[in-house]
Amino acid sequence: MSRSTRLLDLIQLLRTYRRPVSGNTLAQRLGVSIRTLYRDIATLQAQGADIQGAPGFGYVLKPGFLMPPMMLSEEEIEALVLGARWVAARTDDDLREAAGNALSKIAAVLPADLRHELETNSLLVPSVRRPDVGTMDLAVIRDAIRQGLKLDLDYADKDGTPTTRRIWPFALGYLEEVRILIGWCELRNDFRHFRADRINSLVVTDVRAPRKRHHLLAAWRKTVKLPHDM
Amino acid sequence: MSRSTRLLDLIQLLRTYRRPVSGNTLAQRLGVSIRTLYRDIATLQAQGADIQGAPGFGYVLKPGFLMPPMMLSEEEIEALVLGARWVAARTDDDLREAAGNALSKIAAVLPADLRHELETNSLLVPSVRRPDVGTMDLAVIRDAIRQGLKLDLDYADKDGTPTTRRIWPFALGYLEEVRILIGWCELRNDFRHFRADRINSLVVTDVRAPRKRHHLLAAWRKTVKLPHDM
DNA sequence: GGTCTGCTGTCAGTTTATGGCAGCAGGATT
DNA sequence: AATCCTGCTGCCATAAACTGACAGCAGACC
Repeated sequence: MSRSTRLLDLIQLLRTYRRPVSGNTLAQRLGVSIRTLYRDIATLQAQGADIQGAPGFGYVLKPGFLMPPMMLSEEEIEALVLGARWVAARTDDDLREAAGNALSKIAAVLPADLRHELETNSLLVPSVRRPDVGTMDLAVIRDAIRQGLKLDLDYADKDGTPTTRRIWPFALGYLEEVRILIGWCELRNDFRHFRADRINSLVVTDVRAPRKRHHLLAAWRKTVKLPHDM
Repeated sequence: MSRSTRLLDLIQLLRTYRRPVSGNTLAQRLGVSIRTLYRDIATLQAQGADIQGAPGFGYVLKPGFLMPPMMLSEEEIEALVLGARWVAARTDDDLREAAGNALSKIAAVLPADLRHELETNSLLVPSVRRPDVGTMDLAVIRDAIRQGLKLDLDYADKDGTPTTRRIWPFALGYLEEVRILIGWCELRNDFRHFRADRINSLVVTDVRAPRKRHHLLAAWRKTVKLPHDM
């Protein structure tokens, strides 16, 4: 048996146990040495499996590694597909791919008739390539936001004057014509938003923002009065 | 990347395609030679994946492969949430509610950390109420499309001239300013599209369209050259 | 016939997997 | 305290596999 099939078998094996299992038991049932089993466990953990092991206990697989079957209504499927299509048509390559992957994963856990509904859905969003939204790699920014890391920004304001500042990013706004990075600006000591197409360059620091992003988001929502509430 | 993770990636990649994909494309996307890809396909087939390949065609993964997909990634969740927010901001009340319900159902099957990711996601879409998209209840149209029922349309063309016609609706296009109903018009005996805000009134008949909507959609895609391909 | 595609064989170089051994650490039991 | 069970890591030599390149065959389509 190849290693890749054994890893799948190991997942299935772990799912059948509710109580902790010793590594020795698992190794025997897979026909492999205890040393190899430890390596397999490490591999699965590296791939996202939430396997908890404790000395004296054994291993338990927390649910959530694999997608469980799901039920959605036809209209909910339509809403998801339409939204995913908008993302695919109007954002960037990374998000487009992520949207496609998400839909296919959801499709895989849907019953057959609903999967067909998802695949033949006929709500369309025209795809327009906009050359003017800038080449800034938003995936980097999204990642910094998720991790709560500060950014060093080289930015040009609306007059073209360049400034350098450190900000705590916490949100991205997808408007029709532009993308806006919203953050706490250490230069101005206030909330500021930055058009992505005016960011000249950007460095992700390894400094963690002291506050969580959703706290900053909540505070920002209160202070800012936009014509479009986001 | 190790082979076992690549095999999982390959399955996910195949899931995202509905049409046949060439082995060359898959090999490139996995960053591996074509020879290795053939071996990977063979390995997956040996493990039970129903991958069909035909000379001159490419590969298709038939649904129902025993292995459920892995959990959604953070970026996939972001894509879904962003899409749902666009739907909530830019469509109608029914779809908005459906999008919210879909997200909460997805949240219910996510492990705690990913659920938190979904709930505190900070990709925003501004909500603008547009008064000019018409008051037509698109939920009725979507339902007719799903069920494959014909519509009797009281429509005003761009000169304002009213016409009455029976159409087979099969798609809805969500453009930025307008929504477009796409159907086969029995009056003109051809594909036609109708701006939702110019539909004066509409009656859902109990006449079933003889062809499936995705067949009509596919035929329409071939014949129509739009500035925005949908 | 030409082209695109799937598919197989072979082979050498490289990488990875494997098991055994030793050792450390944490909790439970005695 | 002592002991046992367990998780976990480092090291190493051997064995297994993976990989890319090349060559070639076959089916479908134009």
